[in-house]
Amino acid sequence: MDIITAINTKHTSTRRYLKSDHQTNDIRQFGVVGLMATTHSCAYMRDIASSRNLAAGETLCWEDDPIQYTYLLIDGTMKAYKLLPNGRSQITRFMTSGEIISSPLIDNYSYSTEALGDCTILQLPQKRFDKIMAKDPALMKSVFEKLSIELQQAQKQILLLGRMPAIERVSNFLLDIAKRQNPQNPLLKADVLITLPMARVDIADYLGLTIETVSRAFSKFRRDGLIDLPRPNLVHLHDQTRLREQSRSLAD
Amino acid sequence: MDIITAINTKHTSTRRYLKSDHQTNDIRQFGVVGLMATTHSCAYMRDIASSRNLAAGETLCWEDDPIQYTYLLIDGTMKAYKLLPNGRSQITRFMTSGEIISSPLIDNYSYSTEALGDCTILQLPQKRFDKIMAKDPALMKSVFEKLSIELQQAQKQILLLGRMPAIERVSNFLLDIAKRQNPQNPLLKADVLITLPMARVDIADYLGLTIETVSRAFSKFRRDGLIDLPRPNLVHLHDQTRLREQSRSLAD
DNA sequence: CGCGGCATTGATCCCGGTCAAAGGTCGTGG
DNA sequence: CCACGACCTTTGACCGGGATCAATGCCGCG
Repeated sequence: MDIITAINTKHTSTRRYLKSDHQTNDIRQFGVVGLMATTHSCAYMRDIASSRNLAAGETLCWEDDPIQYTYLLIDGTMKAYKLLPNGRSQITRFMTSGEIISSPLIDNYSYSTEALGDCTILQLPQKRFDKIMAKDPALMKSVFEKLSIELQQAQKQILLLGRMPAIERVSNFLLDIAKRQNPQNPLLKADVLITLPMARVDIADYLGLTIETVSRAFSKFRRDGLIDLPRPNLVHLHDQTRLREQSRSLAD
Repeated sequence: MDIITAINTKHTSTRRYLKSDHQTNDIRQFGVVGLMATTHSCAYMRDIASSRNLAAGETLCWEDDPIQYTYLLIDGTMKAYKLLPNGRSQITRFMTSGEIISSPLIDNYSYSTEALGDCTILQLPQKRFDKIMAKDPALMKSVFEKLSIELQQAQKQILLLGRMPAIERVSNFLLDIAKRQNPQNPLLKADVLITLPMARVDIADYLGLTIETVSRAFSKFRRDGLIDLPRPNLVHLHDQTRLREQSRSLAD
């Protein structure tokens, strides 16, 4: 995606936001990220933002390092993960374009982030961004909303990791990806083709499994006629309904 | 705890918060919950808040139900959990006094909440609370901060559930509880006595294990001289350092 | 005293991890 | 364009941690 387009603010609404009691200000959308902010904030953010390209495999930030920037993912897919001292890793979240990498009001990154393919990001100095938010309730609300959704997804992941067997985890994962890549699709249509931007090891680290178990689950779905695997990272979903049944806990 | 004391706002700071550019307003702490808000917001929240007592085992809200209230837990311990259609449950979080049960800007509860012992809560109509937040950046920031911490803890839980064996999960859990119940304790002091407000089944549902596995882990710690169990819900930690070593992944 | 609910302990089983090998895929360079 | 090699994925054989099933113990309460 063109970075100019990405940074360019887009006027999305003629609705006006009543600032406490002294002034009105247009609310605009900042970039492709879907953050809403006053025209003034948008302009200021454009000023302090710088763009950056990441090669596949490049690390953007490390867990526990002091937070310097808030990042907006403009293009590409990234993973956020935590490491255990013995080298095991757990991916907490995959991020696609439009998502924000931010832990406002916190001092250190709570996870490392790495580009899965080539990525483009915008970076905003964290402290300045915090100050803008403190003065722009609409922006804070917007970030708040994203954080809220992230929390909900984390809770779903907790349920998945704590109480679902391997097969269900994998089918859930496939259906999630399908929904992400076809947001308009009312999840009924059969024959959806999805592209996995991550390797098996990342899927395993996300689902709390091993690559072998993930691979076996894929093979089982293929044997059962639920999916095709023209290539390792290309999945053809034939029967989302039956796949979904796999993911609902077996004997209910 | 006396509900009057709980609701009563406490003037905690003479610091003044510069509202955009027209007016200064004291920032006070609302109740025991640690939310910061303007004097005006505090007064309004006191007006719309109502208190409620919950008996042990009583459910406060159900997953997927439309959100009516934001709750502030004044006293007692509660659990937040999700259910699978086959009846398995996963506790995402235990809440103790001072915590907020809120998913601002979201329409439905993402989990059910139940009192573990007798509890006292404050409830504020969600929509009104949202409106107050929209006009009070300090309050929004305060809630934001709590959500941010909740998210961090969720991420830790994801790591625990995805990548830690049973023994580590349980030792982590005990150390967490110890830290919560002795916030001042610099986690070095040996011989800490903790009270478990929840039954084995809740610990199991929180750690993604079965009650038997939790019980076996407790017994192992007892055999190894790391803890005492004068009663099932009373744990005497003898050697937090060795317990912590158990929780760091085995071969690092 | 006896009952009901919770916790502990033991015996067994099975899902998913580990170890090992073979098969695919893709990039690189001849 | 093909051949090589590195890496990723798949498949198989085996093992072990934790679940399941079952019995016993513990404690509070009627």
